[in-house]
Amino acid sequence: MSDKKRIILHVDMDHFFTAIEEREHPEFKGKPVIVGADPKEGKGRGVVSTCNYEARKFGVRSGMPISKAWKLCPQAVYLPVNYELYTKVSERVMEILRKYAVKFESWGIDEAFLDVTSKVKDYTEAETLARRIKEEILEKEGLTCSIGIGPNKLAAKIASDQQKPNGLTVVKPEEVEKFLEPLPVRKLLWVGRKTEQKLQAMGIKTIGDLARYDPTVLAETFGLMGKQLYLMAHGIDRSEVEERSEIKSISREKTFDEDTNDFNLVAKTLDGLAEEVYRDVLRQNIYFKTVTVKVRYENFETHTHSKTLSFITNRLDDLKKTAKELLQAYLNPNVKIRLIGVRVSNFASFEKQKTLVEI
DNA sequence: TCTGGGGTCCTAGGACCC
DNA sequence: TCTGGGGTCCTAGGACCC
Repeated sequence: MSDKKRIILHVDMDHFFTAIEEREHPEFKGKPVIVGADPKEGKGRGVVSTCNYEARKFGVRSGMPISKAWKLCPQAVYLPVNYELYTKVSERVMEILRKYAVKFESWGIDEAFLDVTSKVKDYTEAETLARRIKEEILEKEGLTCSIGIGPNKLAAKIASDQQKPNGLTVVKPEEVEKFLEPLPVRKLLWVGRKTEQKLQAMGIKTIGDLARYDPTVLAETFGLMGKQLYLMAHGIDRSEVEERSEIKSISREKTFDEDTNDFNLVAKTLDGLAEEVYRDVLRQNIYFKTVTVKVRYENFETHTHSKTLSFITNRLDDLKKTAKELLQAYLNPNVKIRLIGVRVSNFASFEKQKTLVEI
């Protein structure tokens, strides 16, 4: 389907975690609220997951070390991440959104893309639809969101970020290039810190700079990604709105309160994480072949070590034994460990499992 | 700035097979 | 002793997303 014909919405819930906490605790209204790691009087490890707009006035941002947030705003209400609650609210919000879309794609816990092409006849109607969506979410869940409307996912996503919170931004097909031109490249999907730095070194700061750059050089420098960058800079994105298929991996990891070379503690923690992964494996009726152990040392150097079994399994014993085996390679009495993690992947569907058993 | 936790996708080299 | 081409799987690392 060509870009001209589609109408895509991107819905982004406003400071989702803290908005839910404020809803559950009216006494927080008007106060800075920060959801994330335990600040421990400024000594805590970990980061800010979400903060409300009152906290942002103090310079607090999501992803920031919690110790820094504490320095900027010690008087804030600090809360742990209550995933169970947020997931429940998310499911209800997604259910509301899904009704409005012909094609639907959730994007993390608090965002979604909706293809509404055959539900509306033009952008005016799309805007009306977006307002209805905002009303329904506010009425049913007491939460606000920001919506972007555009001819593709890229334009819609960037548009939803333009006016926050509680915003609505429409970018029509003929306006896309002009809309993107002055924005920093970092706004593009898949342009993170590293790519931004590389582009900066090439003299590319804005999406407009990128659009004017030689596509051949971009392809040489960034491979497949380079071609994608050039197209995105021109507002072209043909990717479909589609529901994510099955899950590809399940993992758990834990950063220790203090870096440690107590190998008993490390092994015990790994066992605990394996048990949590195992619970998920059972719940989802999954068979895995590959086990990966992740270690982060005190200097933040991070390694993964994996093993693919010659058989597929869903047994805790296989998981624990393989993980323990993989861990051995990392135990060095001279270097403390900051984080330990375990992951299973390379899943076989139940059908595949049956076939193999029959053979 | 002293950097969580749960994911996805890409790349590149090497093993192995036909 | 030298040696093609294609395909798939495995492993490790890295960038990115929320």
